[in-house]
Amino acid sequence: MTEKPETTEKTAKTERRQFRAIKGSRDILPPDSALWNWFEHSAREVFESYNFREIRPPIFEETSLFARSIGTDTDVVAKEMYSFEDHDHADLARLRSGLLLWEEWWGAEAISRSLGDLVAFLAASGRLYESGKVPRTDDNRWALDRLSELVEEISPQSEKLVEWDSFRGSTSEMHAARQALENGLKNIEKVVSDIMYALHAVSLGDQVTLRPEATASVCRAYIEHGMQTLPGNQKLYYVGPMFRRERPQKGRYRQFYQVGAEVLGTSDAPASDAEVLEMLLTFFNRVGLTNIKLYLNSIGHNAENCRRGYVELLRAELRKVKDQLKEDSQRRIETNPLRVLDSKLPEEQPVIEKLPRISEHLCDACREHFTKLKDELALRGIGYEENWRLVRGLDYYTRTTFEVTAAGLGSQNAVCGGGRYDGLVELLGGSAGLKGIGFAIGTDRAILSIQESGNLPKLPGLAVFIAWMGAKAYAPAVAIAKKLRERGFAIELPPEEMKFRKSLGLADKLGARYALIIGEDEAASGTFTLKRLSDGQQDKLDESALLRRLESELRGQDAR
RNA sequence: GUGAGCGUAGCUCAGCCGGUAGAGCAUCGGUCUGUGGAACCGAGGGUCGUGGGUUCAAAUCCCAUCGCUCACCCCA
Repeated sequence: MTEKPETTEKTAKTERRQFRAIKGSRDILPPDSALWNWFEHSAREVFESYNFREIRPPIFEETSLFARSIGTDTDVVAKEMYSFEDHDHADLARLRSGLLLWEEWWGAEAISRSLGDLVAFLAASGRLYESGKVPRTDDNRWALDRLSELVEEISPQSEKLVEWDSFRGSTSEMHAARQALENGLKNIEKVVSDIMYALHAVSLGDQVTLRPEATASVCRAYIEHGMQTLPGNQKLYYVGPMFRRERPQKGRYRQFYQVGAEVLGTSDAPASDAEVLEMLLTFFNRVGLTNIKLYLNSIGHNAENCRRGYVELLRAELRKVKDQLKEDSQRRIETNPLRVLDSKLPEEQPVIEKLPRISEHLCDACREHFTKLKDELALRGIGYEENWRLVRGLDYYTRTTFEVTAAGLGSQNAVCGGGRYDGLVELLGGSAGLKGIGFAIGTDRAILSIQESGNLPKLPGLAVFIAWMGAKAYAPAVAIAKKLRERGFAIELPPEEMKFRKSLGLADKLGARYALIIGEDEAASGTFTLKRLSDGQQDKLDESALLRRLESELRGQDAR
């Protein structure tokens, strides 16, 4: 018996560690993945029937695109988005990370070593800045200049410190030196903290972000490719994952999926809004999303005679009833009064109900737009509930706002949000006068709701399991499998011979519709025995009869 | 960022007055070499989330930590 050295055991332990999906991300496994594909495929079909066409923007963009469209302070941007610096200066980045740990490596020797690193970092990044390989932004210019200043400042101090460190003198000399050191240290502490600040400000590459939503990307692409010169409004849809670094919850993930659509162009006809809503509800209906509710509102536009005036009025009214509100709402009176209307707290409801409503403060044009939209919805037989408390926080949102909620979702029960954003394209650098409306459906939540309701589609699974036995049956089995697959049937062909009983058992467990039996008999006569697994009915068929039978029984069985 | 609940086999869970880790389902094999879903028999699968403490002895008691879930915050 030999004893394993401890290090080996440790290594083995680390290597055996379980990897798991990152918090807030998950695997969509079969059979659920089929449901997802069906859901997204249905969206494509419905949207394309309204002449929407797919756009596939990249999954990451310049951080500032989102920062601008989301409009929140940079702190929230940094906390809730997945951002990183995109560069190929790994060596410099390592140097910088080391330097940012500086404070923990306090001491004369450490300072002098770090100073060496800092000088090296400064020289290298300065060169890259000059050649443009590090972004030539004002921020970078400032940070690099500041760093050189600080190096100038700290160098002599550092030399003194190192001298003192190796000093071997008398006690009185020692005392004086220590005094000098302490004075020097105070100064150095400040300089080091300034260095940290400047180091943080250096960006070695572009800041990029995993998209938290797709509307900004769609608008960016629209502008970048001059799509306003294409005939008519552009009607675009997208399907794919989004990323937000939030605390996971029921129906809320860090990597989540959306299906969305946008209409961009010069026209803001109410009929466009109505068409978008009709399309959305048609889709929900198609996928069997029951118990849904469409909430509708108009938030006017950002002008003194419209929303801005209303917000001021609302704030004034809220201040009057401030003491009847809880802390969160009190804070929002100043930061974002419209958000107070969102409050779910039961004790605040009576107060909120008495607040002025935006519908009474819309300008004439916005009021008319909303009226016409409601006429259009009536024309299309679309039911909705007007909800004056449904709002959006950002300036570029205009007029139509809507949300769809579904059953079975817990506190995050919105499956779709959308509305008009006539100010966004211009905000992102496009020409003025370009309007937009769109929505985004939360796929995770929509599917969760469908699953909870039990209203699941019958999706085609395995069509035929080929139960072959005996060496002579193998060749015909391979051949017929290929033919059936070419015709689009899902076929399972066991790679090894199985006992016949097992074979049928496996066919059953795999959920096959049919077992195709090929044994010595069939191989000899060139026939196949097709057994329907639901009732055990079976027939001996030749190839063409087999194909005909499967075509007629399995074809055209749509999900819903 | 805040709060609560929960971590034992692939899944659902039992065991928790400390004393050799269990069941059902699932998987694999057998009964059963041309007819599936059943039954019976058997097998594999766990450092009881992780680390530390108390103890002769810890899945069980104590502490810490990590993870999951839900809600708050936020919601583009």
